[in-house]
Amino acid sequence: MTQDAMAIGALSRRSGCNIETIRYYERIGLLPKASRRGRYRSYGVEDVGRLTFVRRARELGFTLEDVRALLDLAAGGHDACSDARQIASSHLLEVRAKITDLQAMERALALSVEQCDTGKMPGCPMITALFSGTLKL
Amino acid sequence: MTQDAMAIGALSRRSGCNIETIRYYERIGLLPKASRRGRYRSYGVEDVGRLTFVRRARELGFTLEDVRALLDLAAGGHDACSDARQIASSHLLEVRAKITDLQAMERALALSVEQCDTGKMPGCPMITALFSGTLKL
DNA sequence: CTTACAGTCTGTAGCCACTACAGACTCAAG
DNA sequence: CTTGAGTCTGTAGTGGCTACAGACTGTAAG
Repeated sequence: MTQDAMAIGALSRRSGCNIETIRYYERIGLLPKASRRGRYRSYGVEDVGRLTFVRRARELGFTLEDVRALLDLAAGGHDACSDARQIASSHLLEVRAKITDLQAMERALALSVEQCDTGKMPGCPMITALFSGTLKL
Repeated sequence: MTQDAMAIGALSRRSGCNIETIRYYERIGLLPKASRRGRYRSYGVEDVGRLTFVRRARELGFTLEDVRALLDLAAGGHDACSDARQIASSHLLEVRAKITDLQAMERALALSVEQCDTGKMPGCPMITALFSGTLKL
């Protein structure tokens, strides 16, 4: 049963989280304190699952607070879905807002660079635009 | 000539940067040390220009290091354009990469939320997906 | 003149989510 | 016996601010 015990390096490889990050998660209480084999942390398969969950959630841009809540929901089980949906959809709104912001930046930057490329303006269009405020977002 | 002297609060209002941020910029050497009227910092119109430049560049997502370089270029004048273009276009690439990342997140999240909405799956699709890795970016 | 209040000062600590050490230890193979 | 890889704790740094605390200054009203 406890044949699957592994050290932190193995957990790191299997979960795709780096070692320092795993210890960090433990320190802030996102992960439970690992049991020890002597001085060394010892993990089982369930830890790979949990940590992989965390990594995927982080890749989707959830904050650690969100991840904490999602982990609780995943553990609790009952009625978790509507709460999880709530967390995800409010995060989705933020992601969409961020995309919109970045697209505005992208347009402004692309225009500016293009102006520089034509080389038809006196002075640098980029710098002039930043000074004069022609680069509207 | 020095009739336009203003305190930090006025500079803050005119430039759209908040006071703490202005002092922070001075501390890290992004802005030159302000001259003093007694104990109080004193600014002129050229400071409004410079700080507004910084704010706009930040709104376009440039790092403070980039802003520092752009300020130098703006001050130096000679041959500034190709260097400025270089900074801007490499930043543009990063912005585009970030947009692509966020769009992948957006798709994955939207799909997941949609699954939750149908309510046809046993367990929570969101949580299940994070565990099983079906939420590919 | 006094008092109230808005503005400013310095210095420090906190935020997020890690990352990067230093310096000590444990353990197994050659 | 030595060497090397792995692990340990603890601390400090990153970027770009933001948020205080506690002291001081300047001005307008009473």
